[in-house]
Amino acid sequence: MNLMATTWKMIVGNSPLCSFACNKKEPLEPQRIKKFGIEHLRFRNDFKLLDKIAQRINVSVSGSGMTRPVNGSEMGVIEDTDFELIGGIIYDACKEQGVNAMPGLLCWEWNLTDKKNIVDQLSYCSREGNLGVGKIFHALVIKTGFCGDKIVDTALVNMYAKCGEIGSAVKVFDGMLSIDVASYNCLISGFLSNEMFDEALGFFAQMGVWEIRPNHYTFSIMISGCGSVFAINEGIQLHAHVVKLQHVVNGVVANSLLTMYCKFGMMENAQSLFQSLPKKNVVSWTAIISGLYQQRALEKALLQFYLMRQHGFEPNEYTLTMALSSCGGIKQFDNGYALHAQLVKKGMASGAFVGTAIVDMYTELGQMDNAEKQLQEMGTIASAVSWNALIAGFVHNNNIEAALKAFHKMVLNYVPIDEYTFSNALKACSSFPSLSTSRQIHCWVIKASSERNLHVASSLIEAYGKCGSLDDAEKVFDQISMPDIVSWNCLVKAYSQHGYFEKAVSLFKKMVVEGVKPSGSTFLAVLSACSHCGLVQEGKEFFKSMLMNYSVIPEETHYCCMVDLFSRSGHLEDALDFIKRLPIKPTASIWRPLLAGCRCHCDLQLGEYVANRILELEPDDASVHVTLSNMYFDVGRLGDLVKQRELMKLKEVKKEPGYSWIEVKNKTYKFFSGDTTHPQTPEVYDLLEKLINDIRISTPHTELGLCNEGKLLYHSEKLAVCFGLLNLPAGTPIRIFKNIRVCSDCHTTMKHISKITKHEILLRDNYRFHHFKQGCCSCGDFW
DNA sequence: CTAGGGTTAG
Repeated sequence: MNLMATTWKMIVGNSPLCSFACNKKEPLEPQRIKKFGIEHLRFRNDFKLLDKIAQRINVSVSGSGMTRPVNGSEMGVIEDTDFELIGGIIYDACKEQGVNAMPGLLCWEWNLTDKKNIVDQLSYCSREGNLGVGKIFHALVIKTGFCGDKIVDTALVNMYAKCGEIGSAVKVFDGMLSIDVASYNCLISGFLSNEMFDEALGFFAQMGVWEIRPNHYTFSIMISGCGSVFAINEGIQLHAHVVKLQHVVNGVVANSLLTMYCKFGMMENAQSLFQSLPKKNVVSWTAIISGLYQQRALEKALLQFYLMRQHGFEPNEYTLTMALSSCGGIKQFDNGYALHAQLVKKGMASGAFVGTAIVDMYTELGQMDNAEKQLQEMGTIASAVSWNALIAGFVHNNNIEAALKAFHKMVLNYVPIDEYTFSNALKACSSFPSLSTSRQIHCWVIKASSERNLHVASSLIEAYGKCGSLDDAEKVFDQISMPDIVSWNCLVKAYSQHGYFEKAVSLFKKMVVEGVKPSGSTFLAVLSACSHCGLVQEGKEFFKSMLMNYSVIPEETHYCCMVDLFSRSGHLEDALDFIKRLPIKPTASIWRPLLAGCRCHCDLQLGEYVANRILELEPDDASVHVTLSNMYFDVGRLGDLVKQRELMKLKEVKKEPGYSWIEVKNKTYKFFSGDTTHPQTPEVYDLLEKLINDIRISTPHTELGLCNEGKLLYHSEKLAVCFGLLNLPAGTPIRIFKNIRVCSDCHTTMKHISKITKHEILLRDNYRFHHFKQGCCSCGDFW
């Protein structure tokens, strides 16, 4: 309450809403109402309907005005009317509207002249959003002459407002003879639920003109509206009023304030308000939990959830779902299981929302078996969202094959495919990467007219990029009407990954011209292009301009990229200097490219130094020993080599999710994949050594790259073993070349592979070979 | 006539 207690006086003083009797805002003119895009002609249909009813019961409809007092002659009509017959006709009309099940709504015993009944029916329509039936009842209201009655008219306003026909609501409201706070509330609430905050505020301010005082209903409505549209100033002002008028004691008003602050992300205000509530209920607790959850303060959300239970409040489906998701997000396995168990016990686990949340939790915990099992148990309840969650889970957990299988199964089960599905499936294609599958999905996307979705389009660009089909990627990009930063980044990245430095830069310039501000990812792509093309000077300039010209703060990944840029090009001292000047403490990831550079440029002394820095930070990194042992081999220090090999074998290879499999001579080997810095098991290294004699792999970068750690494996459509792929992003397309000569020293594939036409050739005319020349010239084996 | 609210994608 601190905020309120101290500030409301100040706020109230100059609030435009401060006095309800003072009218600073002009009341809404008809012109203004028209400006909202409101149609006033909707009632025509009702007359038609009314005429239809009238014809059938053979009475004339005398009234033409909608909202005027009932006159004597109309009363006469009512007296003559066979209301049972009208009831029957309404029943038929409802059926014609396709309304079958309206339990308790229409029955013969009703007295249709009973005002309360009609109001009940109208509020039923409001709740259900049933405009068609609502209009029929409006017709009945006119027929029976109830229009003009304040309560009936208010019910009509409410009905139209809730059913989304706000123009008709305004029309009825305007025609009302006397207006009270309830009619205003209905209309304001209608504006807010139709996302017309300004109009709601206008009418709220207008109440004062008629000397109608807003009540606690009004404040609840308005406060909730402020929360939805992020109207912070108005919200705080309303809070001040509420304090002044002592409405806070009302639980509903307090809860709406609480929710509003949660939506604003002002959790401190929300918490203090929450603490001050004398009577908390489930809504109050849910608001706080949901607020924390939305702020991604998952631990706090979970804590709040436990507190809620401690205070004896029974969690419902919603609170349980948020608790579940929180467990997934912060990897709380045990609590996750416990919550799942509770949901099963309560019989909620197979509901669509909760069930999906369970699937999602297990994918976040990396337990894909459980996720799949949960989906199976949901059976036909499983929605597209549930399937999407599963597929996304497989993609995140690097099981691409399973992701595509799940996608296939989803199709077989006639689950409707949506944009999320496309995006996920395409992501799987790019990790594979499989051009043919990407194309198939693209066809599907076109058939479903989903190309306009930015997520889908970006995924397509990425997939084509990863599959090496840059023309397709560009075509997809060109078809986007308003590309956003992500779509731009996808295209820049695609060109960058394939070594098209100039193209990446020209795209970068183009996006700036078109008013899209480059992001961290954009710079990462451009810097990476510089690094792979050996363009040290250009890279340095881009790095400088990041912060200076585009105010993008460099992150660890950018630093890695810069170290890589220096190291690849042999500027090892510059790399070291760069690391030492960093504003952050250098991480292992920042040191690693320098170690690779030392290996490639044969600087053993610096290599040892860097290796020690990495091992200080990540003592279990076996790959450091691999590199060192190779460097000792190069200089003939076999004793040191053996030592490193021993150390390497001693160190446990981390057991992380994300493997690839490779089949060689009917035996399956398991590899870590997806992370180029992951060390493989010693068994894998042995295998790779054997394979090196049979298969040569090339990527767009191997020709340029640092070479021959032989530790990287990518899962392509066929087997792929990569050499020299340090710092290559996961999923970079690779092709397999058989019997290609490589540089005997650094295993760099040689330029003349482009002559081997029967295999797919990745080398392009404008491809740069800076590194290749340096590396292989220095080893003297330049053919 | 009023307050709360969960799951998926670039």
